[in-house]
Amino acid sequence: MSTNNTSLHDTELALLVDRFMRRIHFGLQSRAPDFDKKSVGPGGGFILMTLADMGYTRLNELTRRVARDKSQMTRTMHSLERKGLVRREPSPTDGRVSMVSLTPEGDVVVGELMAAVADAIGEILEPISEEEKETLKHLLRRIHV
Amino acid sequence: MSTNNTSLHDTELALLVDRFMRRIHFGLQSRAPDFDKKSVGPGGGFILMTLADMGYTRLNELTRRVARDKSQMTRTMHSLERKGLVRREPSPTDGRVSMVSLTPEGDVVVGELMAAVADAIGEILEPISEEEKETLKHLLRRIHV
DNA sequence: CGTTTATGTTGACTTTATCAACTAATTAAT
DNA sequence: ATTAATTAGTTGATAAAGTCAACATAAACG
Repeated sequence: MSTNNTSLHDTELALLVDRFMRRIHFGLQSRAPDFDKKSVGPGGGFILMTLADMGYTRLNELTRRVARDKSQMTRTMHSLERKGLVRREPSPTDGRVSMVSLTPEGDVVVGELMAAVADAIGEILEPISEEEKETLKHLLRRIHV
Repeated sequence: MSTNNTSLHDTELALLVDRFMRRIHFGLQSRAPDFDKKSVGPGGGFILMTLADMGYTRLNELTRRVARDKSQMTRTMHSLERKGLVRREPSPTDGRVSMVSLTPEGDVVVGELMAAVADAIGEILEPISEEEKETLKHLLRRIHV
């Protein structure tokens, strides 16, 4: 019911992306025993890496970025905090928000995570060239505003 | 530990894809009450659409394509079969495999699903042009062998 | 043959997701 | 200023997905 006149066949994109994502998960999972010593799981892992990218942020912004439900987010962050990977503190300027960031230990974990992800995704992306990877990344970045 | 010398920063791709996927799910979900009358959910929905694309196939091929666990697949397909959306029959040539296909009713559902997905994804892809959508699709297709 | 591999099913279990209700802090409105 | 409406975050209950090992059966392979 929205305004655009999108052609039906863009549906394929959703399928392709879904497939891509699932392949990444599979790849990560088979490697998990090697790197996921803190057992943050794929859920926690992606959040950690995104947080690494964002630095010191408000929790709600992180939540929006990773596109998860707030309640999920609360729980995951608590779990990560208990594991000492994430620090959270109340915002001084806004009493509602909590500011979140990685601990040094979290930084280490992110390093391991990234290595594993890069390895897994490298395998998947093998059929395309470096330039193509770049354009792919470029396009996806542009999608997310 | 695999052979490629992938640069770490390809990790970003995983994050971007994950984010993309989650946005699609959100978009679909808000629309779900309108179109998911059979309540196949996002899980069942993607499988149905993939099956529509493949036509008459072996279950294990469908399983590989949608990149899900076999056990998951068994259950989802049973559920879809109970709803009359999918037909399955033993392969005449190989006693182990079951051949699966959409029922006419499943076809109708897929139509509705695709409309909803196209609508949702259209909204998300708004920031990029038609040509860019094409290259995106092209690249993703190439990734999956 | 016997052994191995592939397909599919089941069971038990963990992880994620969903959704509504609720507190507290902030902003907007009159 | 005081009330009303938003926004951030938490909690609880429940449902949906994913994971993993064990199993039955049917091919394939030596």
